[in-house]
Amino acid sequence: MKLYNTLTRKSEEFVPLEPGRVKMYVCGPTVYDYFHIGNARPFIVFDVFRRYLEYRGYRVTLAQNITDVDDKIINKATSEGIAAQEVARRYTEAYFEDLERLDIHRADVQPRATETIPQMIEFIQRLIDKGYAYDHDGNVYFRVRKFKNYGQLSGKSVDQLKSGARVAVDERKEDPLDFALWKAAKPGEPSWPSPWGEGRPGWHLECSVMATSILGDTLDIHAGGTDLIFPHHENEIAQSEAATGQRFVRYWMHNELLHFEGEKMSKSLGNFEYAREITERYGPEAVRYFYLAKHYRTPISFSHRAMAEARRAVERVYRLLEEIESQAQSAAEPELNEAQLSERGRALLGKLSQTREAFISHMDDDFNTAGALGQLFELVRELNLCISEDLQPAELPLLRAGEQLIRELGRPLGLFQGAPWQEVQEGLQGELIELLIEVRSQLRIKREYQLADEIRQRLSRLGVELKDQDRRTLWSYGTASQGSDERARA
RNA sequence: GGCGGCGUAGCCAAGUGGUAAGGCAAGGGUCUGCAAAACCCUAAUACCUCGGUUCGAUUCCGAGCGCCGCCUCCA
Repeated sequence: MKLYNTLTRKSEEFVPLEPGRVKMYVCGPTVYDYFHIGNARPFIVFDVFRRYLEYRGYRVTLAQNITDVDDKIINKATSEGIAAQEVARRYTEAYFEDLERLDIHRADVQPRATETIPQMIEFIQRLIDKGYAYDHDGNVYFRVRKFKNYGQLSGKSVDQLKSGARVAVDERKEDPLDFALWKAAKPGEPSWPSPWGEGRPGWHLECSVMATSILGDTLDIHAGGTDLIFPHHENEIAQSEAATGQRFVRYWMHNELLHFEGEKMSKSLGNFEYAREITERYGPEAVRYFYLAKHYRTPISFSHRAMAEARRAVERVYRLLEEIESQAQSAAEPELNEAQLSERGRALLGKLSQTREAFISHMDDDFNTAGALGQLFELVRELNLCISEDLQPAELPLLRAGEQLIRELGRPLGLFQGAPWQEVQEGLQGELIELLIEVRSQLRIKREYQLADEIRQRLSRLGVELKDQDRRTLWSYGTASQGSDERARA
């Protein structure tokens, strides 16, 4: 398996420190607002990477931070006139809700900054003891120039940075490049006691401490958006390696950003859409497909049109699954007998075994999800072809095998795991809809089409779409207009 | 200015030293009481420009143009 390593700017063979085990860290949210659809990208793609590693037999331990003390949280609290802790609590909860809606698996360990303060203080003390940090009036800074490899990840040199001169001059720092490990408390801010006085941790520090205290001094994979490379990840390397004397991360992975109207989507630019709203509108699988149909290291442009296209693409697969289950229901399933297969059947058999292989080889190549999805869709076309041309009973097991393969390969992607059609819904509303459908079916049998059509139209106006298939009628909530993607959500 | 990335058909997007997956859209057909949907087929003479290496480059090298990111909080 190959991974592109930001540190070396090359694709490298992936060899975890400990055979069969992967220690992985993905930068988590600062909980001051709902995350936007661009923020969702690393969460989704690295969720897929994690699942794929598991699919390939690795035991993965994933850690992710929750930054629940920070300037932005404090600002939000001030502007809303509530406690910073309340802001953090509210958006931490929202974060987990949004993950769940997007079907992103939770990390194995999810530390909060505020619960890791003692380890942070200990970490800072170690840096001071080693001469890598200094205290000035209750602020503790990291001595960037003392760390000789500074700039390795981002390809910058300290002299370059100095001449860039965009670093604010701060009299308390020995050098403008130094960054804060511990910030002295200002009145009214959340703070904790420390050897340097009341204060709170700096942002870069949190990740290092949480990562190393959970996963050990050396991580296999550390992931996040490209905009974190500098200074955040650069600083993490410096302080971690200075403190532990060990290599901090073996493989750095960075996703490119989401663009909107020609620029990166970002909170500060104000050109964003909340992930929860997009998920609600297009369905979680459309969002996943949207991201996975591109390589994670290229920028993507967001548009509602692209989201709608993604939803259609996902639906194409579900329609096939639906059709296969319907075929399988209607006939007893014979065992696979290769001798009885038509030419088409034999071709399909070959396609099945080839698809898994090609899928894996794409995914093994720096997680080429776009190529892998292409393979899946080729299989979809072959299966459709097989169904649309006179289906032979001997080929039914092949369709079943195709369905299973789509579900198997979809699993690491977090796609195509849902029920193919709307299950009988619990609750009065679902049952009433089922009842109307049943009445309408009776009418159709009696050829009372006028009334049957009336029911369909009236339901449509209420946001319930019906589709007549061979023997049954499928329904969903408003996929026709702009409603949610029921099938993808099932 | 420094560092990094990108430029493939109408749109989106893989990939390859020997004329190039897939998705969406479009056109044609099949199916259906009707609707909607679905399925199949189809092409388009798709690889930013200019040089170079090569028997041969979209794929390698160089230059240029354009777009984007980082250099400040940011996924």
